[in-house]
Amino acid sequence: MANNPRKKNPPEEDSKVIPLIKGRRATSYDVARLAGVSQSAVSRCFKPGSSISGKMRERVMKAAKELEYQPNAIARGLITQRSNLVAVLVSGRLNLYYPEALFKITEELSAAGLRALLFTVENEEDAEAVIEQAWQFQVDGVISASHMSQEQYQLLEKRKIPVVFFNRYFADHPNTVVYCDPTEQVEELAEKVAELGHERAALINGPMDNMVSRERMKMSKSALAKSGLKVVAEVQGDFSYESGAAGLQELQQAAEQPSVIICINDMMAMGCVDEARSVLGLNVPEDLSIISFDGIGMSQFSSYELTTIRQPIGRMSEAAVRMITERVERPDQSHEKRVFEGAVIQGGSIARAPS
Amino acid sequence: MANNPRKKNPPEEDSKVIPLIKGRRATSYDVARLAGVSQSAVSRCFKPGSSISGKMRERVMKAAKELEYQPNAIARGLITQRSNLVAVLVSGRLNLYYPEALFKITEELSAAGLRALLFTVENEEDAEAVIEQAWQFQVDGVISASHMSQEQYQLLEKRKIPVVFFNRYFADHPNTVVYCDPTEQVEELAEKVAELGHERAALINGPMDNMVSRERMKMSKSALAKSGLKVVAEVQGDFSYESGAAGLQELQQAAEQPSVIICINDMMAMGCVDEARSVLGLNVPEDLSIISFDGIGMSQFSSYELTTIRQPIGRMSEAAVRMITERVERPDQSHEKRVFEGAVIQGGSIARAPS
DNA sequence: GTGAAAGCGCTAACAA
DNA sequence: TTGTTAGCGCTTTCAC
Repeated sequence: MANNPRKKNPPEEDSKVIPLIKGRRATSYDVARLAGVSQSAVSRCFKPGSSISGKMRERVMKAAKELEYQPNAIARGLITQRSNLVAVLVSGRLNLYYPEALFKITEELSAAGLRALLFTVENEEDAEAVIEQAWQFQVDGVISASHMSQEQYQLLEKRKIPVVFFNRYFADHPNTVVYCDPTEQVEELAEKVAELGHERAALINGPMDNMVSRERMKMSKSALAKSGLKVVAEVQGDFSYESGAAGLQELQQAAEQPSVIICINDMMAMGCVDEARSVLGLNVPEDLSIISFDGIGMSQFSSYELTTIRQPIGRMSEAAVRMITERVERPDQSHEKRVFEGAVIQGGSIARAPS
Repeated sequence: MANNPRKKNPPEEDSKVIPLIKGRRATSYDVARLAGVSQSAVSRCFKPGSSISGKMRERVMKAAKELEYQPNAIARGLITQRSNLVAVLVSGRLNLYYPEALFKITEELSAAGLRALLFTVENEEDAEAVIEQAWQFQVDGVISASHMSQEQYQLLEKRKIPVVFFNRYFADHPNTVVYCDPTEQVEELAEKVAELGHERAALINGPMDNMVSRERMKMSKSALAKSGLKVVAEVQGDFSYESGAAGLQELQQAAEQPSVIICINDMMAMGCVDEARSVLGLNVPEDLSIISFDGIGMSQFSSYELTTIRQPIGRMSEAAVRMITERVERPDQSHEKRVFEGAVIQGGSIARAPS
């Protein structure tokens, strides 16, 4: 490299000292040379909390501005062993219905001086590859809102990469989690529909390999039982609008017909409502009551106004980012699980049971 | 650093050669030492297309596997001047209604060996900060689906960072763009509503600082004029459901009432439909026809079934990624603009004009 | 085909 | 407070 600006005092002197080679971006050496100080002085100017005189700072900053110098985060990461990168794992399929969390997380990370390296993972092989990628890029941490097997998690743990799970966790393994527990709210709603005279309920479940889905199903069943409702049928969907509609159709086959349906997420509930109204000719909620989970924005559009249980996505995202930064600072800190309550949205999708 | 594994043949010999220091991640030196080869041999094994013997590769790979070695992408980026990072700029506000593109882009980038560094930008200051961040992280390119001023773009250009604009561009400046042009489809629909006997139309516009919004507005007006429809009123929204509903309310004040409304995006159209039905007691499409743009998944839910113009988001995302990789390879290549046609979705939100 | 050595741009320990 | 120096982990000539 003939033009290496690094060599100190080359014999040929200035002839070689080109301030800024065509198109090359300025380095701290360029700034140091222009300001007539050492390179480390430049470095210190860009590190908050370094001891540096006002005069020096001024000189350096002037030169830096002139050369449009910005420290190279990649090089910094190499030496500090901190990339300031956090891998955010989302499932496209799921997050299509739930983008709020992703954007909130990205913003919060940004505010904490971290960048979001986005990965989509749809299945276990994806997760495998994504984890290797994240590892190669030396991410400081992982926020996982997608599928991840226990082996995969343990791999990350072994590699000392902090992981925060968003709305999922491993029950039999210590892990750091932010989670929404709508148990109380389901019970509240189950009691309410019981009071409204409902006796037979059905469930439209989500994918069984999804923890949120399984949990919601479980708590729904026990809440229904507690309030004396009978579960007359149960079908499975995949979180999508279409599968909600299909689920309702499938329920038509049941021996006993439910007067209230619990859908494991809003999107399926919307499919269910639409199918009931436009295909089966039923009125919701007069002929059929529907309850769901999530509280996404759309669920409150006038066409739906679902009675649903909202997750405090904003607070959860905030918590996830706070937890990841904490674990990055202190990796050996003990695990923590932050559980947020849900909140009932009193929509208009439940009513007195038809007689 | 006492345990630096790099020093060749230290006087004290093996005593110092710890295979893998507790918790330290393996480097190419560790692998080289274990395999009994040079460090550069290891490097070559992980660079496709390097000349290396099968025997060597095997030995190295065995050692690498044993140490769970994966090359450090940060260090590689430092030396190769290629971070393999692409900044993806989205507007949370907008993309909340349009997450498909983001996920598709991320996936495509991934397939091309690039990682998405996600940034949300809501306003011009955000853009400023985000561009500096992207620059610090040495991104190889930028895909911008959010606001960016011409000055900001020129800054990136000056810094030789390739930019691909997604659904926006600067008319008076060469730039690389993927874009959807629904002009023909608007004209087709305008003609259709004219045939259906409509004479008075209104517009619910998006934000005026948004190019897509302005373009759609312009082409809608000219299409309406071409088909002989009169624009009786025009109000402004912000792309949101609520603003669509509010827009319809505002239109009620107009001297002449429209029989057809063009909404600049689906989300506002949905707000409009709901407001018409549930507040004004109008039937859509019998009393009021509605046309919109985007063709998002939700627009086809049975409650809405909008007649809208779809953007081929999948193909556009693919194109954007292809274009950014090309520009990263050959930065001096001339600019290109890829324009995709829209496609009319024959929904159920237009009908014969009420008499 | 393989190894030695230089150096990407930065931080941090140390010396002055 | 400032400068000197030694690397972070990798790729890439350049000899052999």
